[in-house]
Amino acid sequence: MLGGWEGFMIKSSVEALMGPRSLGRSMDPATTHAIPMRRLQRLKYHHPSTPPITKPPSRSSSSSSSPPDRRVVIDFLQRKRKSPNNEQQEKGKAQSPDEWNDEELRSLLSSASFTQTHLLQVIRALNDTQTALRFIDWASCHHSPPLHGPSAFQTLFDAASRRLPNPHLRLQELLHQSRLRGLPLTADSASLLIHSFSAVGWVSQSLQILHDLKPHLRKTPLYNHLLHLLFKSDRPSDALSLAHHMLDSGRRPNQVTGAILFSALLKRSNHGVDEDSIARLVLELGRHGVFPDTVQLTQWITRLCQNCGTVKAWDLLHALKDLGAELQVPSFNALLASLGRERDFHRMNLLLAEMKEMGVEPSVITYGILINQLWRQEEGLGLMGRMLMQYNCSPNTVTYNCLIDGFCKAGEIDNARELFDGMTEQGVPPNVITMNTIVDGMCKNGRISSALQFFKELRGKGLEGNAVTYCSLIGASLHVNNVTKAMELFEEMVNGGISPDSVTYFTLISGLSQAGRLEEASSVASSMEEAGFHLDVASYNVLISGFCRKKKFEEASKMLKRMEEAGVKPDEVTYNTLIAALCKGGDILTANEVMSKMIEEGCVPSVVTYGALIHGHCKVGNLDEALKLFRSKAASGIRPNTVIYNILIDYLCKGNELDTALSLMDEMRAQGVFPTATTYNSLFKGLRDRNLLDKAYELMDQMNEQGCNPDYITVEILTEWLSAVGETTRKDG
DNA sequence: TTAGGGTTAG
Repeated sequence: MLGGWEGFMIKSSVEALMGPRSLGRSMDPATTHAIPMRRLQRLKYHHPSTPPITKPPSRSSSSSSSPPDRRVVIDFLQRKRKSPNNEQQEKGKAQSPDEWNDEELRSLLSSASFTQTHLLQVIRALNDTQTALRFIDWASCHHSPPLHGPSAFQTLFDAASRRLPNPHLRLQELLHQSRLRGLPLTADSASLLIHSFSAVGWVSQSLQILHDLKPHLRKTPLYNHLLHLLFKSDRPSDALSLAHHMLDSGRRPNQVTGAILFSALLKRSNHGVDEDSIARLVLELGRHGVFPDTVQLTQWITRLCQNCGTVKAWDLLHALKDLGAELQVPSFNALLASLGRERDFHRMNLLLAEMKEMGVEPSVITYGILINQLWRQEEGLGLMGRMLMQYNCSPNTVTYNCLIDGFCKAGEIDNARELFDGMTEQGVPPNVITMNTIVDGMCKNGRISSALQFFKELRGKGLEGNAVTYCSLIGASLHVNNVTKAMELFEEMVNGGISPDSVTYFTLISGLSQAGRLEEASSVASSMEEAGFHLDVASYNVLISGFCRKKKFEEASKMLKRMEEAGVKPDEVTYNTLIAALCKGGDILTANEVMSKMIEEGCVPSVVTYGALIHGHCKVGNLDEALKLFRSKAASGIRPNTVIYNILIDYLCKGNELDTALSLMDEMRAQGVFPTATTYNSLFKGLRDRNLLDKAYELMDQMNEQGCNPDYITVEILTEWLSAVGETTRKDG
């Protein structure tokens, strides 16, 4: 059993002892000490294992149904209470129960018509706890058959629970009296006490009642009440332990148990409750035929997938299926979506087959998930066709959006556009997401004017753009350095009443910085702050890097200060940017100081940091130092990447160390790092300077074999060089 | 179940 009921109970009892201070105070000191312990032990209480002779009276039992004897006894006892003897007690002197050892009363009680029921009615009617307690003790000794103590106390508990204010304090005191007499609680008493204690938040005391109760009296509703209380008191782990204890001790859960556990466990994101324990509980409840409903199960599967991957969710769903739970499409959809995200097509197919076997019909959402996960769009189209034909299940806007997005991501803009026209023909209305998907697809494929045209077209048909639409268009314009267009779009957006969000701001700041338009970038940053957004570390980094590229180090440093003042801590990227800027200026000393600061601040220098430093050494002509750093970092396990190899190869070529450069390229390949056009360009330049044509041909072949495309620089170097030596074409083309 | 941005070294 997980969590440990024992430990839990020990903790609870400790809390009960240490609990609210008011507990320590007795309700009425005279009552508590009225009967010495020795006397209590002599009292002949009816043995609890025998069932009560009669059921305790309900509150509704009217006096008209009572025999006259009852009235006589009450009158007698009340008379006694007003007698001079009682005055002694009021002065603090304990009154002995023997004072009731009175012939008159004894004969009243031994009348044949005076039953246990009447005794309990008397207790209730006494309307004074102190007198009632003394009467109970007295009657337990003198009445025959003996008074059933637990029932008598139940009557007292019942009466006390109705007396305001603070019934819980009275009950606590009565419980103390009951415990002093060694009486076990009846199931009804326990229920009443738990309800009263839990109403005032006495969690441990409530749990203690359950603990004290004989196991066969710990009924499911009591557990349910306590489970609810524990969740309400933000103790989900204890609730889980209690639930496990309930099940381990053979108590059957009911639908209420399920409702409490399922909804509470789903509400909490994960407060110290581990998923395995919950999953075991869900299965255990399932064994008793208590299952979560479809909504709960679906939420639960989604959460399991997010937190633990699909395997546990898969197992849970199948275990519930084996237990006979009625599973519905949404639960399957949740699992299918996660399997799709993990690209586990095998299990997706298995699950679909199972759905078919179980007669669970796929929904539009199922198809949306399937289409969204398909790489090849023909399959998506085929599936959509089958949806229409086989299942009479029409694709909706989302289905089309997923397909259109697939075409766009595959660069098939024309197909995307065709599908868009197709959906309109089919009467499926495109929404703003459809529009944005196509607009962005066009932008990403370099077709900005088509995107603008398409946007205009749809606006004419009443489909309005939003921040996402403008963000795609602005980002694409900046990407091709069309700052004017980007700013124009931004203005149009704001004038059109569309508020830019943080993504739009970042796109602008980043694009403007990269375009070297730092003044505009800074002013957008200010607008962003005025609009109530905070610049994040990435925004500051692009600004700092922009200033550094422009060699505006003072501005960069001002931005760094602004960043720190805003409480945004420089990160690894910030430090790398600064180190690179210093290295570019040849100031390796300061660059190393910044790196020390970086380490002090808890950032770990990476391959990017060392790349910048290696570049710095090269820049100041210290190739040896550069190679030394390169070797030491490679030895310490930092894998050099393309950029680092390219820097070194470039400077080796420039420094007339062509052989070292060529062997470094071999090493690069051996390390599984592929040379790029930049690598080849450096080498071609080096070879050209020494007119090593054959080696150049060799490299051209390698480049070709490797599938590395020459860029415009490659073309420029080679055409100039080869035409100069009179060979513009090669024999094998 | 669907749409936009994530910075640093060549």
